[in-house]
Amino acid sequence: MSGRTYPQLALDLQLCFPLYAATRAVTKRYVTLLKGTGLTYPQYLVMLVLWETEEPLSVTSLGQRLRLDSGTLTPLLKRLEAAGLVRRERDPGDERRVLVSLTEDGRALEEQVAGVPHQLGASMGITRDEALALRDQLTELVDHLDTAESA
Amino acid sequence: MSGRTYPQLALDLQLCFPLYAATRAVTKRYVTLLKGTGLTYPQYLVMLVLWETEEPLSVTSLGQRLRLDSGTLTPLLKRLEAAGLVRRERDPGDERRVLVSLTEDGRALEEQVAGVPHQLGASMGITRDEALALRDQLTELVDHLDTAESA
DNA sequence: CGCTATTAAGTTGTGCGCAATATGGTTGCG
DNA sequence: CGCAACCATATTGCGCACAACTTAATAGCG
Repeated sequence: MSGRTYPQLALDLQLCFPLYAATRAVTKRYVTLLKGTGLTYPQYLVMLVLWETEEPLSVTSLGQRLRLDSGTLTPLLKRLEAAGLVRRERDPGDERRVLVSLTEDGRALEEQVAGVPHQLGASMGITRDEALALRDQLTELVDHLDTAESA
Repeated sequence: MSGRTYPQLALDLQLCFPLYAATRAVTKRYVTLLKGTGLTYPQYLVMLVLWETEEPLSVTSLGQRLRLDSGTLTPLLKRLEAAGLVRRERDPGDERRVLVSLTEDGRALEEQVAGVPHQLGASMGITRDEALALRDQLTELVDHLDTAESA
């Protein structure tokens, strides 16, 4: 334990591992909270965006909002379509684009998950203000990592 | 935008999405930083644990440390074995257990990644103290979520 | 108008994560 | 000892993530 050659490699000293573990713990919690909707966590995120805009969105717009590419979104959207929650239609004005829109079932699902954010908040054991502060820190982190990555 | 039915579902208000995005941004950064070692980020975490203990570890111990199960670890460890970084041997004293130990190449790799934590820290644009505070907050978050999940 | 560059989505392949299950080894109880 | 719980690991199946590539459509320039 003492005198290791590279102390900076200690798992417990690093930020990356708790971050990774926290994401997985949150995802696991969502499995429980979303049980009954049939949604996975990434599918829930897509639905959040669609509920928010109430407009048909292209795959690319969805991807920009969620930082996901077509390799992830295409099969995910096909599953949402198979579940009857969204429609996927080529944009008549630009046949390259696929517009994703909510079905009636998809729209109706919003009510069923309205309590999820509160339930998750309660599971995290932090106040709303702490959550918002943490959110801001993580958002900044992402911005910095993006910059570093593109440099 | 204004007057939506369930404002608590707004993506930008939620903690979960930046958390999810931050983990993916960190993982992406690791791809760059670990290029040349042939390691993925989860494989790097396994190596961190092995470098730390310097003792053969069972799959279960590794899993407890990293919160991963055999379904994830078994194939990952086989890839590390194929890369010549670890050995996998049945425990002679208990043939149910598989002991994972470092090869010489595996041990030698530690030096090559010694600079990675510092490089990642620089990419995140936060001070060491901020990183440690964030680490503690996330660790607490995980503890709470575990409690909620098992309740 | 015709051709090239660009863009959008889809496809393929690899590696997680994890639930559910299978397989084989060990323990402990009668 | 025999056998029924229990335990450790492995396997299977599904759904992400994402890089690299393909296909099809559009834009823009000469």
